[in-house]
Amino acid sequence: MEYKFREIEKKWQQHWSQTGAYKVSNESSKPKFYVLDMFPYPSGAGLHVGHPLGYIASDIFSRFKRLKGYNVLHPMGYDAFGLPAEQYAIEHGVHPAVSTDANIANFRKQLDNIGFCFDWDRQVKTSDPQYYKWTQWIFLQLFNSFFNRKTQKAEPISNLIASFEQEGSAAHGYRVTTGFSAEEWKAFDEATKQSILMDYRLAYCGYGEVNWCEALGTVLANDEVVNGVSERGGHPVVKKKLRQWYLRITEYADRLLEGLERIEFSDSMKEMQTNWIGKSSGAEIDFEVKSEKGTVKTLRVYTTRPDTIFGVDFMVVAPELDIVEDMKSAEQATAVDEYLAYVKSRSERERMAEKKISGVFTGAYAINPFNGQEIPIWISEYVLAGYGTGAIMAVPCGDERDHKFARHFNIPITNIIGKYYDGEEANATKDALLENSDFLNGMLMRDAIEVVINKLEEKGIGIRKTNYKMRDAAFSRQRYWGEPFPVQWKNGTAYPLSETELPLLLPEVESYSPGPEGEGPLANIPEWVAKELETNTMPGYAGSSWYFLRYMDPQNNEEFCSRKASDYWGQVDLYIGGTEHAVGHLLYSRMWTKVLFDLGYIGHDEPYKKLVNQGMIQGSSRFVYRIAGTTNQFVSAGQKAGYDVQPIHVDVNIVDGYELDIEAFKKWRNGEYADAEFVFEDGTFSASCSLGNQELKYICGSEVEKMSKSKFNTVNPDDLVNKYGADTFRMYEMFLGPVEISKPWDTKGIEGVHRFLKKLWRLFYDDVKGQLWKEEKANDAELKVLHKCIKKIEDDTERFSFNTAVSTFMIAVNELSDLKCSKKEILEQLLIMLTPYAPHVSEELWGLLGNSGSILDASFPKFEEKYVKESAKAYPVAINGKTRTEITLALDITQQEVEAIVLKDEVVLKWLDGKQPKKVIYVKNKMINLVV
RNA sequence: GCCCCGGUGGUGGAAUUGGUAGACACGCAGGACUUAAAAUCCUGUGACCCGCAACGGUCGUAACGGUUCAACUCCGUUCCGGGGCACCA
Repeated sequence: MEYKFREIEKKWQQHWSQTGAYKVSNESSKPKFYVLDMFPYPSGAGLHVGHPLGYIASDIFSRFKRLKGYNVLHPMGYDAFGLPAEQYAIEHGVHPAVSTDANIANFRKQLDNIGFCFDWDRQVKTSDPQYYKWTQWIFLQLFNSFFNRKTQKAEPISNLIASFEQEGSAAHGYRVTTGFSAEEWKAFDEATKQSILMDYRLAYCGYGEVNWCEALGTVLANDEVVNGVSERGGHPVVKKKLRQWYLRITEYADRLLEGLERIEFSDSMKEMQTNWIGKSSGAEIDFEVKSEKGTVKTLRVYTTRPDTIFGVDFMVVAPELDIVEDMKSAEQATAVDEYLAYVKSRSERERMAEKKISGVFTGAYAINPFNGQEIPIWISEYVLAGYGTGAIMAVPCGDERDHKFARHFNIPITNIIGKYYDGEEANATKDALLENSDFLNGMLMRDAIEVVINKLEEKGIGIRKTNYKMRDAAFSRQRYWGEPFPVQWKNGTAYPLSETELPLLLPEVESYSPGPEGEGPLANIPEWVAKELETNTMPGYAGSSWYFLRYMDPQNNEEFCSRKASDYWGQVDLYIGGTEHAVGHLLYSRMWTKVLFDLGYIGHDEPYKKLVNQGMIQGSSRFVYRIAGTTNQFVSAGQKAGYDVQPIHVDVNIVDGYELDIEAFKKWRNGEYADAEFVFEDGTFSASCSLGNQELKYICGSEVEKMSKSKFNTVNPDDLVNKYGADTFRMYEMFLGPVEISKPWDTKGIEGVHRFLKKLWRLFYDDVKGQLWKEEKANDAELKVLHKCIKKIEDDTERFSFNTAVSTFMIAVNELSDLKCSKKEILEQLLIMLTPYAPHVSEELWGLLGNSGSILDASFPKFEEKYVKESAKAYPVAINGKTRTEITLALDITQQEVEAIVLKDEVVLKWLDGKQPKKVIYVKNKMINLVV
C-alpha cells in the first residue's frame, strides 16, 4: 500500500467540506482563539507561492490551537475594491465586479487546493453591498463624531454643538482662529456652523494635492508615476489641488502611541509606527519678516531645538507656501518662479530622496527676535509644507542638511557649540556649552531648551509645541471601484445620508474613464450629479479597516457586528501579515477600532493582540542575453562579456537551475523565439543544443527580485500541489526558513519534504509487506523519541518556528525508522502532532489505525518529562574558549568535582602543558571552560 | 535622503537566554539493490595544512574594530541586499 497523496487529499477535502469540519460557532464552552490573515486583494494574476506562506503558518497555528482545546476562528475573505480591477475595466470594458468575481473564484480554487481550515461561511467581500453598507455606516459614525481633547476620545458631534450652544468656543476652541460666544454661535448662519463643525469631524472634507496628469485627464496613484511622468504613456505629471476627504487620525496620535505598549508587535514594527507618528516637542517661533512688499509680517517656524536660536544662519520655507509669493523680491522673482515650476513637477518622494542640494533666496529677511540680526529666507524642496509650519530655522553647525545647504550656497556658518563643531561636519549634540549665544552663553544646550521656550512665551513671540509628523489620512479617491460616500452636498455644504438610506449603491457607469477636472467617473453620471451626491469614492483601506469585526458576525443585517459577537471574540489573538502594511492598514484599523470603542460599539480599543510578520518570498529571476542589434541571437552567461547584450527575463519554469531548456524556449511566448540562435557556454554558435553527440548548454543569468508575473519568476502553487501534494507543499513552504524572513523561492528541496512523508508512510505500510503498524507496548527508547518530539513541536509551534518543527518531525521519523518502530502507541501521537502541518495524510493514517472520529478533534499529546530525563551530559571542555575535548559528567555534579575530574583528563593535561588554570568555568548543562 | 529588517558551507537554513558553529534538508560524489529505470537504502561532504591512515592542527558566521573566560548572538564603523516613505494592496 503506497502513499497516494492525490487520492487521499481529495477525499479528505471533500469529507471535511461535507461534514462542516471547519464551521465555527459563536457559542462554545471552550476558550476562544482568533487567528487572522491579512486581507488579500484578489489580483488577476492569481496566487503565487509567496502568497500562501502566511496562510499556511496561520492555518498550522489554528489547527494546533484546536488540538489544544480552543474554539478557533480562522476566517478568510477579499479586499475586493481596488485600482487594478478598475484599470482592467478601462482597458477591456469588463465591469470590475465581474473581473473581481472571476479572480475570487480562481483564488478560492487555489486556496482550496492547499487544504486550509477556513470557515468559508464567514467569507466577506468588501465590494458586496451587504458589506460596504457597514463601511458606509462607520463612515457616518466618523463624520458625526469629533475628538474631544478634554476626554481624549471620540464623541458624537451633538456634544460639540451642545457645548457651542452653551459656552461658545470656550471648551473646544482649538480649531477656530477667532473664538465665539454661545450667542454668536447661535447667530451664525447654517453654512458657517457647518463649516466650523467640519473642522472637528473625524471624517472631514478639505483640500489636498494629487498627482494630476493632464494628458490622461486623470489623477494618478503614486504607483502610476515613475520619475515624474505617468507610467502609461510617459506624460508629465504635476500636483493639483482637489477637494478631498480626510480622517482625523492625528487626534489619535497619542493614543496610537500609548496602545503600542499594550500589544505584541515586534519592536521594529512598533518603532516604525512610532517614527511614522513622529511625536516631537519643541517650540513654534514667530520671526518678524523684512521684505520689499512688506505684506507678510511674520514667519512662523517649528523647531525642536530652540536652544540653537543664535546659531540660525538662514531660514528655509517650503516652496509651495503662499507666503513665498509675498516674500520674493523683484530681483529674485525670476529665480523664485523658475524654482517653483521645478518643484511643482517633483513628487514628495523625489524631494525627500534628492541628494542634490537646490534652493533659491527669496530676497526677504527674518529678524532674530533676541538680537535683531537679519536672517536670509530661502526656499528649498527639502522642507515640506505638510510638516510643522512648513518653515524651518536652519542651524548649520547643528544639523547635517542645513550644513550641506550652507556650504553649497556659501552662507556663513555661526558656531555656537565651540569645539563640538569641527568646521567640517554638523554636530547635533545637546551636550555642548553654548557660545556666541547672548544670554545663553555658557549654558548646557539641553538646559537651554526650556529657558528659551519660557522666554519666547514670556515675550509672546513663541509657544511650546508638540508636533507630529503624521498627517491626517487622505480618505477619498477620484475613482469608480470603491465605496460611494453616503454624503449629499447642498449649497456647498456636505450632509450625511441617514442610516436608512444605506447602502448607497455604486451606480452602473457606461465608461470607467475619469470625470471632468480630475473628478472620478461618478461625476459622469447625470442623475448622480443632479442629486449632488459625492463623486469621490473611498480608498482601498476603508473596507480593510474593520473586516476583522465583520468576520465575527458576517450575516448580521441589523448591525456591522453585534456587541455580543465582538465581546465573545474580542481581539484578534494572532494576526499574520507582511511588514508592508506597517504604517498604512495597521494604523488605520487601529484608529477605527479606537473610534468604535469610544462610541461604545465594541469593547476593546486595540484590534490585534499579537502580530507576526511574514517575510516576503522573492522570485529568483532568470535572464537570457540578447546580442544588441539582433532580434534572435542569445549568448550564454559565461560568454556574455564579449558582447554588447540586453538581458531579457525568461520564464523560470523553462529553466532547470540555470540551464535553459532550449526546446521549451523556442516554443515560449507562442514561438516568438522559434528561430533563436545561441552562443553556448563553451562558445559554440548553433541553433540547436545538440551538435553531433555533444550536448550544448545555455546558462542563464539570475537575480533576486519581487515575485511578479511581469518578471516571469512566479511559481504557481497549483503545479506543486499537483506534483507533490498539498501536505508536502505546506510543509515545504514552512521548511524554507523562518516565516518572518524574506527569502527567494527555490523549488529544489521540495523532494526532501516529500521523501519525509513517504518515509513516514513506510512506518505504517510497506509496498510489499503491507501493514507494518502493530499494537505493541512501546519501549523506553521509543517513548524518548516521541516525547523529545512532543516537547520540541509544542515549543516550536508556540513560537512560530515552523521550519525547525518540520525538521523535528524529520528527526523523529528518522529515529523511529532506525528503531524499526511501527507501534501504534507511538505513531498515533506523532500523527496528532503532524495534523496542523500535514492534515490530509494525518487524517488518512489516523483512520487506517482504526480510529473512528476525525483527527482534527484529537487532543495534542501531553509531554512527560520522565521519558526524556538524562542523568549525564557530554560536556564540551574548552581551554581559553577553544573546545578541545568532551567529558561526560553527571548532571548533579558540583564545581569542585568538575574541576577534579577535568584536571585529570589526558587531553586537558596536554593542553595545560604543566600550567595551573587560573579559573575553571562550569556552566551546568552547557559547557566547561578553563582559563589559562 | 529618512525609517525598519537581513547577510552563516555549493544551496535553503539550525544554533530558543552570550556557552560544542553548520541540526534538518537540497545538491554533489561514491556504493548497495535492479536486466534496466524509478523508488529505496548505506557512506562521505565548510575551507586549508600535515599525513599512508587513524588522528591532529589552523582558519571560518558580509568587512573591520571593540566588550567578555567565552561573540553568529552584545557595542561601534563600513559595505551589500530587501521592505516602507502617506493614491498599489
